[in-house]
Amino acid sequence: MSRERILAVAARLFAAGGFEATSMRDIAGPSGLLAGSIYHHFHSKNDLVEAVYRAGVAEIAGAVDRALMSVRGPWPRLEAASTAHLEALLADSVHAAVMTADVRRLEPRLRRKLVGLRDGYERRFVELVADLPLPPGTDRSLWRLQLLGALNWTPTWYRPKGKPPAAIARALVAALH
Amino acid sequence: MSRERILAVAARLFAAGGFEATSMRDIAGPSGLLAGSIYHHFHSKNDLVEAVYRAGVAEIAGAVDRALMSVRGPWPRLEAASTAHLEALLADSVHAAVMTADVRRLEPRLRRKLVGLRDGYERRFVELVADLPLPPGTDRSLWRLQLLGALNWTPTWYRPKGKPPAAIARALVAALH
DNA sequence: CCGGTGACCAAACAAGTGTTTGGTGATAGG
DNA sequence: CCTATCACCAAACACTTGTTTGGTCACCGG
Repeated sequence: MSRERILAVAARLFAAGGFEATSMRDIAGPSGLLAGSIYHHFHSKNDLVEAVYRAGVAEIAGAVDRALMSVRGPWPRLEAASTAHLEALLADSVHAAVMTADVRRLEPRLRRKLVGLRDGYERRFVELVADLPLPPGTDRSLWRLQLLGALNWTPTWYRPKGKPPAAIARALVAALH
Repeated sequence: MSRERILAVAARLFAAGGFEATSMRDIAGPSGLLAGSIYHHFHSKNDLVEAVYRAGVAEIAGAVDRALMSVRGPWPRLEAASTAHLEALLADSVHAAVMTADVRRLEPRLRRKLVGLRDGYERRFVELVADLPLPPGTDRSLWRLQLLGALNWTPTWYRPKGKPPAAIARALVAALH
């Protein structure tokens, strides 16, 4: 199915260059089609953006949930989730990387929808952080944003020749421990 | 001077929407000119991008250096620098916010120049982290990227009604202490 | 008053944008 | 065999992009 090809290509390009800077022709070429043909699968660019983002969230959420299934204990669970999260973000040829694209310039209705999807996913981390034995008085919301910020920023400096994603994720969690 | 106005407007728009998504006409309007008139001050859009970025780096570097002048002790110094860094990023009507814009899609020569400017600025943090008494075996490079990642990610979730920037920066450093 | 310089406008340029339209060929069901 | 449906192409649409060109106005030194 070429719908899947379009989604995969769009995810990679959106993640690398942002939504506005990626044209329908940029997506169509590597998908083996012309720009107009995309409209047989998605009825606007906004529609495509939403579909890609939805696929990305589903993918990363699935990876995290799978990683959490067999792990017990608050710190190991957070570490497992962070590892799955970062591995999904740094794997190309996958949809999840699109979650690092900037959402601010999109039309408000679409932006709100994407932010809602992302927040739904991140609720997993709210619960993981809630289970942590942190010093009393810790702002757990800020603590979670700090961890997710550090994780989500890695694609800007990550180089495949360095530490593997799992080691990075473990170190980031450990530094906050 | 309207060159300054152009720089200020461009910094704000670049920070909010990225380089590619911001057009010369978007910048010219609020600056009180037409698009073509910008070319009397900068001889291409890439040139303008570089000038804005350079102003942003100079500004945030100045703020950090000023904040460091009177502070002694490795942890207080890191906290002071982080606070100045974050306050510069979150203040609008200033140039520094442009440093959060995504640089990946720019032409390679320009991108390398901007990355070089940013790295020059971040050398301050390399030294600050080198002075810290961290547990032996800590990857100080990753530790610094973790802090800067958490700081640089805040513009994506910051809301003026919440904690002020200085309190956020202090909490982020404290959680790593 | 003259000439020149700097800042800007008005208009156009080719190229690229998202999207629409009408048509083409293959494939499958009755 | 006929018809319908699907996936797609080719071409155009109105508009926006960065940039260039030629001209206009204000100001300033001599």
